Amino acid sequence: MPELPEVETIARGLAKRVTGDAIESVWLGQKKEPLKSPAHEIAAVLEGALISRVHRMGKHIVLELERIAGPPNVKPPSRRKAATVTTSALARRGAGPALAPADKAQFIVHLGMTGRLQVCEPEAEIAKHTHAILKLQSGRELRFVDPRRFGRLSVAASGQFATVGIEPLEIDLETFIPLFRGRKTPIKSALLNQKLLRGVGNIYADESLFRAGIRPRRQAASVTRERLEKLFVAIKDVLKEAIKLGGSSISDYVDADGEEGFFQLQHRVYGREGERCLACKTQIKRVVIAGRSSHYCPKCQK
DNA sequence: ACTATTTCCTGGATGC
DNA sequence: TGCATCCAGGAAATAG
Repeated sequence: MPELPEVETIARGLAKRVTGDAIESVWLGQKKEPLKSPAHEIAAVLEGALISRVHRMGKHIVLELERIAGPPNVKPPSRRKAATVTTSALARRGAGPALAPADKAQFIVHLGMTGRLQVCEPEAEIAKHTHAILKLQSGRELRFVDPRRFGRLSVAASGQFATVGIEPLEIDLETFIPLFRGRKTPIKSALLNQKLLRGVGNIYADESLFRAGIRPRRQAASVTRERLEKLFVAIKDVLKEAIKLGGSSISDYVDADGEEGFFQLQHRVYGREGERCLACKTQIKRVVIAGRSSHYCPKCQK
C-alpha cells in the first residue's frame, strides 16, 4: 500500500532508470479502470515524448515530458486527429482547458493499492494485470501492472496537474495547526484527507498518532495545540525515517529495483493488534474508522 | 459546506 | 482438498 515514503522511493528509483529516455510507443490494455484520461489522449501525449524528470506529488508519481522534435515514428496527421478528439472530449466533460499536444506535459501515475511500475527488457514475461507498456528509446519497457486496479494513469498539460493538499514534509507549523480547526471528523480521518495533507495514508497516520499520543478517534478540532505540535513533528519524523528505510514492505510492495523496504520493522502500532505496546506493554487495540483499520495504544494515546 | 458511508477490485488468508 | 467468505484500502461517488 504505497503511501508517501513508498511512492518517494519508487519515484527515485524510476528517476534513475528513465530520466533522459524517450517514449517511442505505447500499448494500453482494455480495462478501463486504470485510465483516468482517455486512452487515445494518453497515447498521444506519451508517444514521442522525452522524460525530462520524475518526481512525487503526494501519492502520485509524475513524469515530466518534453516533446522532442520530429519523432520519426509519430506521424503528425495522426497526432492532429487525436488532439481534435481530445478537445471535444474534454469540452463535453467540462474538464477545463483542452490538452493540446503541448511542448511540455505530465504523465501522472497513482499506484493505488497494488500498482507497480517496472522497467524491464522487452522479452521479459508480461505479468498478469499489465495495463500499460511504454516502449522506450533505450530498448527497454516501462510497464504498469496493477491487479486490483485501484491505480490510475492520466496525462495533463504541464502545470495543469495540481493537488490541493500540502506536502507534509514541506508544511510549516503555522500552516499545519489551522488545518484541523473546526473539524468534527476524527483526527485519523483528517490525516487521511488528501485535500489537507497529501501523501499520508493508513500506516503513517497510525504511526504518527501513536508518536504524538493522540487516539485516532479523537475529534480533530479537540486536539490541543500542544498535541498538534507533537503531531506535526511526528508526521515529519515518521515519513523521513520511512523514506530512509525505503518504505514499508507489507503485502507485496517492492521498490523500483525489486527491493523491499524495511520500515515495517519500525511499526509501533500498525498491524500489531493484540501485541504489547513497546512503551507500556498495554495491548494494542484496533478499531475501524472511515472503513480503515486503526491501531493504537489505549494507555499511551488519549 | 461538511461528514459519513459505499463502491470499486483481486488475491491471499481463513473457515468449514 | 475444495469451495465460499472475508479482508486489505485510496479516492471517487453517493448519501445524509
